Amino acid sequence: MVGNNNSVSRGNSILDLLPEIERREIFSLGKVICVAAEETIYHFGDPITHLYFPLNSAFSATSLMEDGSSAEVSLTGHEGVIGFFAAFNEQQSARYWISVLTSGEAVKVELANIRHLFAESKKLQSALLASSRNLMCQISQRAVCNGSHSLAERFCFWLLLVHDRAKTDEIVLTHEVIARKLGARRAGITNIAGMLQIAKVIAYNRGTIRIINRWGLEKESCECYAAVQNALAAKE
Amino acid sequence: MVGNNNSVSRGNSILDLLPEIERREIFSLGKVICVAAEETIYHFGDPITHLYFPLNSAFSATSLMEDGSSAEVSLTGHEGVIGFFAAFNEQQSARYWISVLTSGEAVKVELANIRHLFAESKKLQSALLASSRNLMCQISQRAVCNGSHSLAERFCFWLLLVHDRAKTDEIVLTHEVIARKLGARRAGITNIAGMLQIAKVIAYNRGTIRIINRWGLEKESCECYAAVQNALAAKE
DNA sequence: AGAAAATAGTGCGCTTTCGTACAGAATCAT
DNA sequence: ATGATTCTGTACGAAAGCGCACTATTTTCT
Repeated sequence: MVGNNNSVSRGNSILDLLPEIERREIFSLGKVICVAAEETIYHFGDPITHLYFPLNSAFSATSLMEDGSSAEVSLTGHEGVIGFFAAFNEQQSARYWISVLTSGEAVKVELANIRHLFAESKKLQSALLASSRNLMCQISQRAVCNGSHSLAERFCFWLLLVHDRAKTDEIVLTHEVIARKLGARRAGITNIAGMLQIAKVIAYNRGTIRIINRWGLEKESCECYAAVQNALAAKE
Repeated sequence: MVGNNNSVSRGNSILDLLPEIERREIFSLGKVICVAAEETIYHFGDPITHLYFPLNSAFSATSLMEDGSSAEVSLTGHEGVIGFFAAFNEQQSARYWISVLTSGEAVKVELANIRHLFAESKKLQSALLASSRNLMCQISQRAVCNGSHSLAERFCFWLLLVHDRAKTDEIVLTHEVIARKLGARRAGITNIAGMLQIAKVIAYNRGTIRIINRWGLEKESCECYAAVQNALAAKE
């Protein structure tokens, strides 16, 4: 493999689509950081100053509602980037609360430093566009899912999304956190997780979920996961 | 007003942001058509060959599910365009069923004819980008809404979206159609519509809804409508 | 004019999910 | 160690919304 040293090509799909020289430039202008679960990246309304290209971390965009409830809008991992719209448009602000769902690494780059690249690089533009199309597809499907499918199906759909992005079978997540992302009760999640554990699809223990039977999870999920995957595949 | 003849500037926000000359070019390359309610623009998977810039019509992107149920993903009117992603990327296909929700006029342009404009015109690019950001915001909020809010709130939110795009107080819509868009039962819609009619917020009669008290509708809606409106306003 | 279709009103039992609450177990802090 | 906190299990009544079915109008078709 060419140029596969450990400062490049660690797994973000957008960066991986770039020519070696551009990818190197982004890595040198930014830096690889570790992000910790629950860490806030942007509060609602914050100006977007940095982009984050997740490697094995997953970022959550969550709506915090007036009554204190919350619901996740989207999940971004190695297939996407945080801050897409700000890349092309000055002075964008965050529309939702952006936080880290599962810890890991990401490439953090100050927008001002790489804005010239967005204007110049066709490859980067089209990679960003593809990823935003993809994100829109995820959000669309979640809109459908939230409106039409059972909590158990939604749970499985969501867990599959997380699993893909965390790149590990051991995912650090409490029922409480999951509930807040799915806009459901903690007790409701406990019930469903319990059933899935009995079915030997997952196992969990005080804040850690282990995916035992990925195929089973896909079977218990609604068609939404497949729809999102199809869109991802079609993109390439 | 300059150039305000009746072949241009009839109300699509994207077109209206363009320099006169470019807007004229789009109008001359395409044509203003009338679209009728229920008309299919694209089936799932169809290649996107034309763009539609709605004027006073509204287009619906709807997910048709395996079990025969359906749910609307997004609503596009004068503030947006149908076919955004295909503008920048060859050979895109429709991810959802695109149909006309409320009849009216739209500017229809063959993609191949105007692709050069997308590459050249910075104004057009940024207008399209802004509208896609806006659309993503609508879809995001609908994801939240579908997951967290009551059918009555969702109904009001949705009707406000339709009202803005149809640009008239008399909207041709049966309970059945609304139910399919909201992913609910027809009878459920009848109940809610009945209550809103008693409250003199709307009136309806065999397939036509009249908005009587717009303010009342906003009050009965959840915070989702305001969130979408804020995003629209922030865009400018 | 008469039949057929479309639209809306209503009722009932059922399922899912919620809100809330309490308790046991594991982990953490000091 | 031990007290506090976090995480999970469980229960129960209430509410929203569903599936289904039947009816009454109004409109359309022939």
